[in-house]
Order: sequence, then C-alpha cells, then structure tokens
Amino acid sequence: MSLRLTNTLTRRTEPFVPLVPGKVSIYCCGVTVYDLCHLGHARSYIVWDVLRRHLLWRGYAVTFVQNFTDIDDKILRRAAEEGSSMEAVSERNIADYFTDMDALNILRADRMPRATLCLDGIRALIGELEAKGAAYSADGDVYFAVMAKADYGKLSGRDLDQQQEGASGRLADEEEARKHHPFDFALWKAAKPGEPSFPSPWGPGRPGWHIECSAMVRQELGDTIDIHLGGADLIFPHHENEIAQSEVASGQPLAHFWLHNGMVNVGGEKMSKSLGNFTTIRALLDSGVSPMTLRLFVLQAHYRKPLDFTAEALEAAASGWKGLNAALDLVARAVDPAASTASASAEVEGALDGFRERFGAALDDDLNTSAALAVLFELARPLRSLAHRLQRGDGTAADEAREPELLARGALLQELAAVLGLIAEALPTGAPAAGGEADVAELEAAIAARRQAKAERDFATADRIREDLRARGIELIDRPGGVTDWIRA
RNA sequence: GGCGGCAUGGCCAAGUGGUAAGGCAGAGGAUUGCAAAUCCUUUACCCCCAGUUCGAAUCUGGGUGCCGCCUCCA
Repeated sequence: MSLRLTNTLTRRTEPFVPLVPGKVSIYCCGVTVYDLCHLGHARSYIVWDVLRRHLLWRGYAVTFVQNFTDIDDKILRRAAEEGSSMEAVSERNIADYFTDMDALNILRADRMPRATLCLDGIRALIGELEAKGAAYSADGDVYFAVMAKADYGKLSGRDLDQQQEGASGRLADEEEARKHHPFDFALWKAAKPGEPSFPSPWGPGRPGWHIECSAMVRQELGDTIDIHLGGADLIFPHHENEIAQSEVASGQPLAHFWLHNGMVNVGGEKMSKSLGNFTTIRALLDSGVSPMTLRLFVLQAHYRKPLDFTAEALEAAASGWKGLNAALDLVARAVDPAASTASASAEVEGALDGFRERFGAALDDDLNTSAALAVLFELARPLRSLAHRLQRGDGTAADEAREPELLARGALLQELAAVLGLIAEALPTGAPAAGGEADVAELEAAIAARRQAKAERDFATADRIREDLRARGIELIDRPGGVTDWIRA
C-alpha cells in the first residue's frame, strides 16, 4: 500500500505520486514573526514534521521549504509599541521560533526564506502580473484582479457572487474604494509616512502578504511543487490568492497536493490571538510540560480534525508519554542497535514485521498518527514490563531467553517512534536539580534519619519525615535494597 | 446567505459494509510497613428518525447539536 493524502484541491484522499520519482518538493507556510508561537503553531509544525519524517522513512528525497513573514502590519505595530524596529522584532521572534521548535524536535526546513530577502522575486512577479493585465495600481497600491483568474475560488470551493462581502467585519473602507472588485487583494502596499519601506516601480512600500509565498515557491522550488502545506485557516484567502498569483504568472499548477491541518480549540473555540485564549509553546514548556508530551498530545488526534486543548487532555498525554518513554529510555540505555538485530529468530522477525507493516500502513493512510501510536504502545508494553523488572533486579531466566526478541523489539520501537519524532527523554532521577549543596546535605540527612526510623520500625517518624519533605516539594521514592531516591515534585 | 467539517464508553481518540484499535481516568487483584512506581484483569451496540442490504458506527435521505472559513490567522 502506498501513501494516500487528502487533497484540499480535490476534496478527496488520493494516492500520492511525486512529480519526479523518488523526490518530493514541499512548501509550508511559516509564521509571521511578531510574537511567540502558540499551541496552534505547534500542532501545525508537528504534524507536517511527521509527514516529512514519514516520507524520509519511505526513502524519498525531500526538499522542505518554509518561510518567515518578516514584513507585516503587526510586526510594525509591535515595534512601535516597544520602541524598537521591525528588524529587531523579527530577529527576536525568529530566534524564539527556533528555540521552541527545536525543543519539540521539529526538523528544521532545508531552506527558510524571509520576505525581506526575496524582494527582487516579489517585485518581478508583480511586474509579470501587471504585464499580463492581472494587476493594477491605485494610489501607490497594487492589486491583483481576481476576475483575471477564471477558476478563482477552486481551492476553497467558493463562488465569488455568493460570498458575503465583509462577513468577517475586517475590511477597511479606504482600501475598498481603490479596488475594482471586493475580492481583489494587495500585491504591494504603499508606505504610510514614517513606515519602513522598500523601493519599487510603484513607489516605496512593502509587499502584500500573499505574494511572498508565490515568489518564494518559485524561487526555491520552481513553478510546480508536489505539496503545499498550511493551517486550515489559510485556505481562504491566503492559499486561494497564492494559487491565483502563481498560476496566472506561470500558466502552471502551483501545487499538486494542498494539505491543511485542523485548528486547536479551547473550550470548543479556535485558539487565536484575538480571542485571547492562546497558550504559547514557551509557557507550556516552562510550566514543566515535556516537549514529547506535547507531540503525543498533538499526534493522538487526526491532523485534519479540530483538537481540543484542555488540562485533562494534556495530563492524559503526559501519562501516556511517561509509559512510552519508560520503554524508549530502556532501549536507549540498554540496547546496542548494532548488536540487536542479528540474533532474533525468524519467527520474531516476522512478528515484528507485522508491527512495522501496521505502523507504515497507518501513516500511509492520510497520516493516521492515532493508529500509528497504538502500534507503538503495543510494542512498548513488554519493554516497559522488562524495564521495571530489571530495575527491581528480579529478571528471570525466561526473560533472558527472550532477550533477542526484546532487543529487536526495542530497536523497532525506537525506529518507529523516531518517525513520529518521539525520542527518549531523560527520566527524573535523584540527581540534585536546583538547590544548593547545603540543601542536598540536609536532605540526605533527613533520608538517613528516615532509614534509621524504618529500621527501628518507627513508621510514624518515617512517615512524618516523608510528609515534611513533601511539603517542601520533595518526593521520596523507596527503591529495592533500602535505597531512597528523591525528586522535586 | 455561501462553502466546508465534526458528532464513537467517564475523558481523548482510531475504525468508513461483516459483529467496536490505542491512550487517560476508574474498578478489582498482585506487590508494598506507608507512599510512589510497576504488573495482570476489567468497562461501548457508535446523536436521533427513516431507508438500502443477508448484514451498517460505516452507504442514502431527513433531522438535531457543535465548530471553522467568507480578505489578522497555523
């Protein structure tokens, strides 16, 4: 079975066939860098990261391009608010983007163009559209004429005549007056006094939002690409307009596949800046949510469906990840990948191939990460069990007999988990985290006192010490052999 | 008004014609001085109505409810 993907353009799930055998070109709409990324961004980039990893796993050579929009009204507003510059705001947020996405183990794109560095291509494209009669200028602005594209609306399934103009309540009157058609959109915006601007044949100004993607796709990947990615909220108008611009200019289809991820909801409503119901990735990570928990949370749902963000769901993901991580951690520490594959029996290999098959088939089926995760959990269960028994030091002869199977199973789990970008995280240990030497010494003394009390069967004292430490945020864990570990809860 | 999507156990969520994956939580058991951790077992006729079919959560029609987009948006 081969990869099938749901194409927004056709509204169907269709077999994926690349333009060039063995190679896949992908463009993913990136962020406007005026603020930290929130969970909605995390979902989008985690999901597309899995698409990319899966294609790589299947042996494709993938070229993945993602942009940064570093020219935008909101960036300018932010710069004005904080008394800095557009460049300063952009640079800071790009750095933060990498910090957050790296933490989530999202592979960096092969190339990440920025609007400010693609102005030549943007101006050239606008010039071409003007020459073809698909663009017109008005008071220093340049607009794309949607009537120039006969099939305008094909991606979002819209009939312009039946749209309710201004239904979103966000149209500016002055701008509307300059347009020939209500759905015409800006390719170039004249700079207002005092605003940063770039020179152009139409006067100083800056590019419209949609044109940068068209220019970047062409510059980095050519006229037609395999897959174009983005959030479902970009279908209209952003992607519709990209198609209009690019296809009028080149006469070729812009992308064969258009994939869109569903929104993250909070209380049944879309997470967004305007509603003020967003949670930044940074805030989640700072609050102690592990990056892998976030990945698991996102991947447990199908990418096209809405995903409700609740504290309960996040806790469930954290618990789930803990179990998976226990198995992965065991593998990372105990399995030597080089030695693990040779010894398993043919029967075991056959069984494991079954898991591999199911996992691959799940992802091939329009990225069914939920089903793929189920395979991971099934693979992990006996490994968790072994990890626990080894930890207690009561591994049995039967375990040893099964060792080749478990080693092979562990190696497979590691391989498949990596396709979902899930990698072992260090488990909490008794190692001192924050806190000075004196604190640790005092803690050790308390633990020693408790050990003494336990030896004398004075459990009241032992429990009081446990409670005292718990009140200070220290959790004691008794291990076999009289050893007591502690963690900061 | 137009376009699109969703409705599966306490929660999250797969499954799109042959008698309901997985995760979380809960319950029972094992282990444990206590606690934590761990292991085992266990919990569903799939929003409503009608229809097609030998057979439907899965197809068709009609309802009901919720959500997204209609020039900020991942």
